[in-house]
Amino acid sequence: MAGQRVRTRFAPSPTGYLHVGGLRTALYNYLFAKKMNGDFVIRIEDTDQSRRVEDAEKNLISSLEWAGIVADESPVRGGNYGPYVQSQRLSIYRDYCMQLLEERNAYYCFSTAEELEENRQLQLKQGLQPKYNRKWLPEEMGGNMPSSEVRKKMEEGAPYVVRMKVPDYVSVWFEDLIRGPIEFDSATIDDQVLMKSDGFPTYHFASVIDDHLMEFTHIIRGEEWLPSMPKHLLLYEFFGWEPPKFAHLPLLLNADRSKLSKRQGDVAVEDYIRKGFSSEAIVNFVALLGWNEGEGSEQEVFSMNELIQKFSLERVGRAGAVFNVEKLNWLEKQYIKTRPVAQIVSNIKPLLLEELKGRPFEMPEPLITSDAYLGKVVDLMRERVNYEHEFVTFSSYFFFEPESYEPEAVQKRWTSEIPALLQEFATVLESCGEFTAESIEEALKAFVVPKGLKPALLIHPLRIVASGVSFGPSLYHMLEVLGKETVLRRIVRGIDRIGQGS
RNA sequence: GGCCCCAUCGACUAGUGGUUAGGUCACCACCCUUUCAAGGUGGCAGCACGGGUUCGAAUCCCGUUGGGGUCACCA
Repeated sequence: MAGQRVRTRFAPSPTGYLHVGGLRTALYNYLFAKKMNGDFVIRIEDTDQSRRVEDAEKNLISSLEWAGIVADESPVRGGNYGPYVQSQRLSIYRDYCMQLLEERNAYYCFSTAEELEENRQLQLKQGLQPKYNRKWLPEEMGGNMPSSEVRKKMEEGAPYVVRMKVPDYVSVWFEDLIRGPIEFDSATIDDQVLMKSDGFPTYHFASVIDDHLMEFTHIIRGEEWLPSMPKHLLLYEFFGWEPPKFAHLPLLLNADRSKLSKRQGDVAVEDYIRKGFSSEAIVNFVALLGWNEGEGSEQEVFSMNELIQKFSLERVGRAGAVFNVEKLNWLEKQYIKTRPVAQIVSNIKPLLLEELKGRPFEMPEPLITSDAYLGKVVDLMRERVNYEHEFVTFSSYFFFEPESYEPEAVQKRWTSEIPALLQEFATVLESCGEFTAESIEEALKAFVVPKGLKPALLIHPLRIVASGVSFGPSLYHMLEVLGKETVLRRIVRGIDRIGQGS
């Protein structure tokens, strides 16, 4: 075992989209593997055909790759331990099941679902733990069922499942990498179904076999799996396999501290992508939900490479963490503030092109779609925007004429003297040689001061006619970027449309 | 209910016997300022409780309380 190459896995079932909790589990597996120079593997656990969702596998993998989590081995990539889809490994499970049967660590069970349910209700009524009553445990394994009965049912072709025989009164013990020693009493463990009546294995059976055959060294998964550890450990024991190391991650929580679920907000990674969050922010945020660098570190922003470098299971906490979006919002802004201009420009351009198709605009298209122009918009807006798409949607006046003028702003800033003043100032601007922030500022001050007026008197109305809203970047810089022609046009139109004010 | 896990500001957390219990988000105030942001400064706010152990406990032990997970032919 020592010196062995580290191998970890993320093993989702293809029943829907990628859950943010799943993303974190995958991320920790990935970070740990990469940190240790090992392999990260994706395996698809599709042993429940009834819950199979079309395209889920593809979505899962593409969401992970969006986040920058790329597997070394997976159904699409292949590898030396395949197939990586459990439904393609059925014969393997069948063989190992036979072995358990022969060694009397498992037995056939012909109880019907109705029978089981009846039994459950009865036990519940008696105040007992609902547990399989071992009706079909054969005599030679310490039960009451004669083997002739089992044979008879078999010959009839009756549907059956295979259950593991949990030994009585043994205690099962293991050392969790995050939680330390944990002990279970076998008396509380049910005779878990291993093979279902449709010939598919259950999760417990398939994952133990695959985890062994695929030679994973560390199983990093959610805390919800802790209670089924003894079953898994027993299976390793039956087969005489050395179990891998286990690390059970704390849960991601809702605001009320229950297990993170839909109904109380978005849980799908896709939801956050749609809202406009970047993979850097999501990965950064989710990494910090349960892990921290420790040792007095005050770093909050981590790149994937830094995470790989700094990650360790020892620094993973034990208590659940509330998935609180406020900090995610802040992180997103941090990334927008520091992302290279060229990258943002190339990210937002397709969105802008799309917008331009559906809305009338008057500024020259080659200009407003140029990298130079977009770069200026980004510089002006990057500290005022929450998501990249807001460069287009939140500050649309850089591309489209204002459709309306914020009533509160007009009410506050548009006095009866403004139209004439703006009219006059427009002629000043028109004769302006250079149309730069500096020259505009100079011109405005030179215009206003002799009249005994304050710059603000004109600044606000100018902003309103130019952008339609009361907030935004530095007025002078904004006007410079918009350009003389556009600014003059908007002044005239603004005066016309707002009129004498209220 | 049985079993298992967990417990530091509202949230994420640092802290591994001696600290004025630190940082970040959010919130509040002030500064900067043409607006909105960004930024700066300051502030509010926490060791669930009770017993031990110890000269000394957020830190170690036990218990209580609280929260969560899990008890399927789902994963």
